[in-house]
Amino acid sequence: MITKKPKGTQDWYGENMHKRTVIEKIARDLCKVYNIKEIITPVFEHTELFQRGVGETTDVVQKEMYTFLDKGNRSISLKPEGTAGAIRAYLENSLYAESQPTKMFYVTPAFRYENPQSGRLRQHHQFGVEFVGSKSPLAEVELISLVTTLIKKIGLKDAKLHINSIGCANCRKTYNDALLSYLHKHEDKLCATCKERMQKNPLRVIDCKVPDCRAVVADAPRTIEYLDEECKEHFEELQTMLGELGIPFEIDTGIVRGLDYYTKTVFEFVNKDGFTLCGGGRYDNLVHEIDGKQDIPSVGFGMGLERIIYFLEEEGVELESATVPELYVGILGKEARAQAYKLVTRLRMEGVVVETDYMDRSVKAQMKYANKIGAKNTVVLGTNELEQGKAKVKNMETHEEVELALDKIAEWILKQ
RNA sequence: GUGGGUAUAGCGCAGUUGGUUAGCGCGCCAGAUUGUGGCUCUGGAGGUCAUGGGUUCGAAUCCCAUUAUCCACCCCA
Repeated sequence: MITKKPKGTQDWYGENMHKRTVIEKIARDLCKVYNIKEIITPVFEHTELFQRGVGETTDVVQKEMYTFLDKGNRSISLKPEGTAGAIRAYLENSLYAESQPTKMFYVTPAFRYENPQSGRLRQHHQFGVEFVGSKSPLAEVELISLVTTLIKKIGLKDAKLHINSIGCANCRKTYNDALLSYLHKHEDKLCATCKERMQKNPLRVIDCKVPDCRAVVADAPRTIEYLDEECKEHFEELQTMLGELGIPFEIDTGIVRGLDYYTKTVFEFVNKDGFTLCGGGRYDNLVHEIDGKQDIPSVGFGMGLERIIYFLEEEGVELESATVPELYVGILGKEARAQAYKLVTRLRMEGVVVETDYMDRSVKAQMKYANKIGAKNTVVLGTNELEQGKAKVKNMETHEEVELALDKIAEWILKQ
């Protein structure tokens, strides 16, 4: 048991770790040119933050949070998503007092107690961006543009953008009435959970997957039919801009999203199986929900790193491969060991990726090893080479050998 | 929370109607004349057959339970 990881968790190492590193690097580089700064917030927060922020009625809060009492009897929860913590930090540190907007990105673990399956874990990792302070649809456009570019740079082809508008609190009121009166007419055909949803959050019925419910939902009123003037204009402007930027999208009136804080725009990037790679939207009420005073409009998204990797594998996309040693320094005999290692250190200081022998292997075995780890060049150092101050560096691919002074090796390797 | 599949070496898998000492491929280590890789050949290490119980003269194999894991629903990244 003690050598077993907890259900739904994953160890990051080897190939997978490398993929994650590459993906994060691409994301970070992209954030740099978008001038989005990194933020790291705690892995746990006061439970109340998520209850208020993410929403009391959501599944995430109701049944999926890792909640516990700490030794001071405080209710603490592991973060189930990244937005609430980032916004809390924004408020607590008065970032609103600086010139707005505030653009922040994060890479964070997120914890949800669910039954794991493909692309679903109890601890997963999200790359996310929060764009706080702008009510303009350009904020949505910026994030969508960023994600589109990111997906392209990573090499994914299948991800499609779906957008929808669920309106603001104002439109929601009229809409909920319309939806409820429609649903009541067909209540007998709905599943048990949907009947419950009708009480708590009727909007959720829209994305129920039960066939009978879908049939009912097919003709149900949609949020975009009930938008007020402002929300309608906002959604139209967004579409116009996306069109002008040549970013393809599809309106999917079924997108509702399971976190309560969304208003107006919601969007997703999904693959052909409807698997979500990235989910986000506008949350104009979240700040008020958390701090109780200010109204600061915001947009954000979260993107699952594990899902990106899953998508990459599904599509057979190859990322740039991990670095391999540029030089393997073989050591011949204990007499040569210290001096050889001294050279290894010097080469490394000069920036060469060097590997050497720590296993007291024979030269033959060392060469095999060098080959196996993909070393590009090899050199064997024995007392002869060290005394003469020169050695033969061999290119493992072309088999060519060049005799070089020991202090010229780095220069030679680096200009290869 | 609900439903289904799987569990044999580091990885991928065989293992007959229950029958001696559980195999194969890959990987790992070593060797094939002295200080040089890839190919080939030879040898080696590595397994309480997930765990616990039951049936039987005898269980990797049949039965039950537990655990783990995968997949689907729900929900989400």
